[in-house]
Amino acid sequence: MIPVSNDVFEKVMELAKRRGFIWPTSECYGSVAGFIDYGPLGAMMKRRIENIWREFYVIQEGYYEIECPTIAQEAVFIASGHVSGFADKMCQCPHCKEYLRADHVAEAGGINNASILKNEVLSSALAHCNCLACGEVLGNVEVFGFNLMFKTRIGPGSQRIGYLRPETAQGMFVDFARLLRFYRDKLPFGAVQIGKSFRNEISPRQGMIRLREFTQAEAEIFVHPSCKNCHPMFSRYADYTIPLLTYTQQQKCEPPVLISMQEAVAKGVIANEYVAYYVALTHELLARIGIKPDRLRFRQHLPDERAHYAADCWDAEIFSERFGWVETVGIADRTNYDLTAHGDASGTPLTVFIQYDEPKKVPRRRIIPNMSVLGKQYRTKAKAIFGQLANATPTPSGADVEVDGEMIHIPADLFEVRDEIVDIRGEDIVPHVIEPSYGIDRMCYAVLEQAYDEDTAEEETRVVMRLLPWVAPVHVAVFPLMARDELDTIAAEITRVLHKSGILAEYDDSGAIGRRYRRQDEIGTPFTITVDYETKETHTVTVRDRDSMKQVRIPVVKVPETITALVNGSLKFSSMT
RNA sequence: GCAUCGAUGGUCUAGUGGUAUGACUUAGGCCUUCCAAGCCUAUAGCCCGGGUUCAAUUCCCGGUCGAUGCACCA
Repeated sequence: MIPVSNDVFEKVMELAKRRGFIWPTSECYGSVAGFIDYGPLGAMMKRRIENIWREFYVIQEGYYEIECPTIAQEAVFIASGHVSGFADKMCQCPHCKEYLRADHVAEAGGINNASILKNEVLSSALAHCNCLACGEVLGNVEVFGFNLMFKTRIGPGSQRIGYLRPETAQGMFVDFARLLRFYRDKLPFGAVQIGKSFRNEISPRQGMIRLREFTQAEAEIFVHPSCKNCHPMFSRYADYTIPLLTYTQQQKCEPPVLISMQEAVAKGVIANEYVAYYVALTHELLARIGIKPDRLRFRQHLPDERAHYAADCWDAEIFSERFGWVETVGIADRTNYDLTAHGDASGTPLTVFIQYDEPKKVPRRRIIPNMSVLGKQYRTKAKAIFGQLANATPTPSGADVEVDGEMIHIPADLFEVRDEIVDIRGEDIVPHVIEPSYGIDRMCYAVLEQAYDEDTAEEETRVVMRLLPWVAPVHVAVFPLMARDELDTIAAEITRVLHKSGILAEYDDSGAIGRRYRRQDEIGTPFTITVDYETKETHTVTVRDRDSMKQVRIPVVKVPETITALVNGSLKFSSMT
């Protein structure tokens, strides 16, 4: 197998396809751009990466995972702004047939705020603008919205509109009231979700980097607006130092600077402790799945790049040989935008009642009407008067209230004014949301690309996927040196014992031993156990390390615990020799 | 979506208006006491649809997928 191309992307995707990591979807019908299948090894590796993500967010952070439908009713996305905002206004140049962003053309033609104009208005405004591609005057063009959400109908014959979610986040926002109860009405708390999201990309390319259906792992952390600088576990990452590319540095074309999270928050480089905490956590997580630190950077969104409601946003970018810096994780402070929007639209206040340490003593004037007189005198209007009176400003002669547009004077003897001191025990606040959002597919690609390696062994090119042991789909392979003389039955028995320990072990006795090692190297299996003739004498086997190709001999009875320790990282192969 | 180029076993490829070459891989067998050795055998392919033609993998048109450029990219 001599790879012809020097492009790592092509090499790694060819390997991924051939070995069963990633396949084009529904290939027998010709595939569809923007959709991929994860094959047996890819699905396993993806699941391992997702589980590492869970170790961080669910186990370490204590944010439970929920699972919402991938389809939601239209109201959800109207409130979130996706129905109106997740669409591009486009037009087609009648001369060169180029598709253009209509608002961009208009802005270039001197029309301000083009993106908020109605399609028809924008269309006529464009008539005198020049095509950005061919320069011709556009003339009569139609402006149409291209919404990136997949639209569908819910139920037979129903007019009820649904959309495939473009992000998992909305599910966690609309479940806020339930989540708040689950976490016993206290901030901060978080909910996470790993699942599919859908965007009908105009032109998906670049293999698995831009997909129309992709897996997101998102956390929504709900915090008190005035407690964004008091993350309870901030000390964990306070001294964690990573290279940050702030927006001012980007504007000056300066390189990233190494800075600790504590310092970054203190200097205002990162907006608050929460964002800084998850920037650092993300760095640790990505390193854990095998991203090399020198190919990882954190870039702050430029002020005009981030969503209008976001207070701060940082992208974790991974360097790809093929695609350059690829945004893989976004960590945003979404403020109270989402909860306010859904609270307003749904009529369910998405707020938390925060109790004060001490009830506040607040003077209050209550107006208590004498209803028995009021009722007799004003009859059907009495109830409305009662309501209005509570907000009225009484004078010694009485109070004026407005009912159905009519001013009514209520004499002072029909109500009692009582000034009292009341206890205000707390207030309703809308929490702010800190959102780390991970593109799992991009992480998978980056892991594959960075793991791909070729070295020379026995004057042959050896293709090795240097996947970390806890990410590799197959943990260990078990080989009998020869498929005879009981070596095969011993090896099969060892495989069985490993399976009982929850280890994914693959037995293989076909062909020459060297070929079997190469096969496992190519799919990234970190360790190999070989049963040889000495096994029958001494009850020991060799453990071979994929990266060094070195072997050490251990007792058969120690195989499960040794492999378990090697795979979870608590034992290093280099320390066994 | 537009433009240009491309698509032959699992992979890499040769080639052709009369259904196809070689290598590697895979499977079975022989051999083999630790890194893709050797021998025998087998499996497996012209992206899809339409047109021209007696005959299309080959020529033409359309589509799909991929690469590149444009455009797009919460």
